[in-house]
Amino acid sequence: MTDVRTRFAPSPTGYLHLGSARTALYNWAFARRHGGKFILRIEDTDRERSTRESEEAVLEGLRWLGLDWDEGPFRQSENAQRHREVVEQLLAQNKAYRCACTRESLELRKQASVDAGGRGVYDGHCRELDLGPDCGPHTVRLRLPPDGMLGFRDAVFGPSGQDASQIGDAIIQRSDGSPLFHLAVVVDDIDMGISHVIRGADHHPNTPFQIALYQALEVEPPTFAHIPLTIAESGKKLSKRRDNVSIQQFQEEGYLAAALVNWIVRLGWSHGDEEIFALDDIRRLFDLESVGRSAARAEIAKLQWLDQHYIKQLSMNELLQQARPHFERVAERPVEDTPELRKLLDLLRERSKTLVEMAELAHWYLRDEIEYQEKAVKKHLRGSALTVMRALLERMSEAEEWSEEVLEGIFHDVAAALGDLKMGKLAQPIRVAVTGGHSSPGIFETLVVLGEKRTIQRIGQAIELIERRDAVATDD
RNA sequence: GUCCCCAUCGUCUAGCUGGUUAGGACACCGGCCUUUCAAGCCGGCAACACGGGUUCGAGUCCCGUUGGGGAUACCA
Repeated sequence: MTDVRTRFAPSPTGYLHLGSARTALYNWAFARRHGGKFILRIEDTDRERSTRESEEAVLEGLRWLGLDWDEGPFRQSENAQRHREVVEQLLAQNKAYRCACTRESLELRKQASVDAGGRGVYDGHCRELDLGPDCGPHTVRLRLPPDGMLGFRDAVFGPSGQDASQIGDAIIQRSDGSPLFHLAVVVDDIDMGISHVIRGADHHPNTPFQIALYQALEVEPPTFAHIPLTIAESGKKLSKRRDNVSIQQFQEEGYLAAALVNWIVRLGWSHGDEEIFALDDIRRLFDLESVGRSAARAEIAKLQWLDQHYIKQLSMNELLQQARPHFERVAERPVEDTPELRKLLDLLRERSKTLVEMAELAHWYLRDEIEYQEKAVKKHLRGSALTVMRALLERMSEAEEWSEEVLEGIFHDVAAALGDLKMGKLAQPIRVAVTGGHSSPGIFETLVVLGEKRTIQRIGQAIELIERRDAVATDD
């Protein structure tokens, strides 16, 4: 395969869509795998939605995922002149013709055709009229070959195509002189020397018309590869209302780019039994042959598993850097890089599916005021725990060193002194006193991370809480 | 309506040219570990949509049915 050139052609919608991201990834991977070029082209012909900001958001999403491009970003709007020239050329060659049908008459005739059980394609009203440029408001239509298959071999779906009669002479230029999608795409792809068009399967049905355009322009079509659409976990079409479809939102929810990339690459592509694919693996292994043909559901559980996998793999410095913004959001203030924080990060990476979850699990470290969970308090901070808590507090206050070993010694001594108590009898009340909840990393590790001062203060506070509550209870 | 496409565990999938106890991963369930929650380890549940063919033999090939998706714009 010589001179592979792929492209990603998003319309700037203000965010990078999950499905688009996968298309971009496949294009990028294919180009990288074959030592080709990956080109970015913004399809901004819809001027309404196309702002600089929404364009930047799409680029930002690509950068975050780690998908670098070799050329561009180009903007389709920059090629307007060229598009017009091509239409003129087609007109001069009689491969296209002007159509003066009004929208109303078009709609009427289409409806009549459908009612009669037909396809509702353009009926060729102006096809042989040979209308000149002075025919009033008009569009330009491509003159399709009268019959014959507009076929192509799709790299994913295999032999594809439709008979020209099933398609009809579609419009390639609006009455205001602007080009339509099909024309713009084909011309731009030709000009950019695109060798492989890898795009969503929603384009599969309108590829035959584009084949006709390539034929009219006497250019060999590129290889097409239509990748099946991804659908929501519900089994329905991905909807921006119901589903999370924005890459940026996944980022905000605490997912790592590596996890997201791994997740989407496996949605419709596989490599034997392997599940873990970093960008480097993908650029080495990706192939069109192993892309499936059926739509894949995007199940979040798999993403979460992958995310935890990658969180566990991160180096401490990377983890710190990635987790920090989320930690600071919970802390509502800057979070200092300390040995305790690093230790906590290591403890929490085993228990977090996302960085957001990790930050939530760290709330007792990040905030001065802890939130007591009602159930946990009710179960563990009861009168019967007072003896244990007081004994532990006393011994902790005298501790000459604040380490896991020393704390473990204290706990064992107290357990033995109070009648060979089970460790749970001591650990759980302390855990609730110190974190507010009934789950956390190992109790000694938790206390070391929290520090002596805060530990003692919180246990004291919990003891007071129990005493005050029980006093009220006996008053009744 | 009309055209086109798709169809293996709940989910993502393996399954190369027909011969497998239909494999893996996630999820789920159980066990071990254990001061809690996780993680880890071990084990389990679970699929060829249905009906016809072709064949000695079909998840693999053909047809139909059903189900799902897409396309039918002077959107992209």
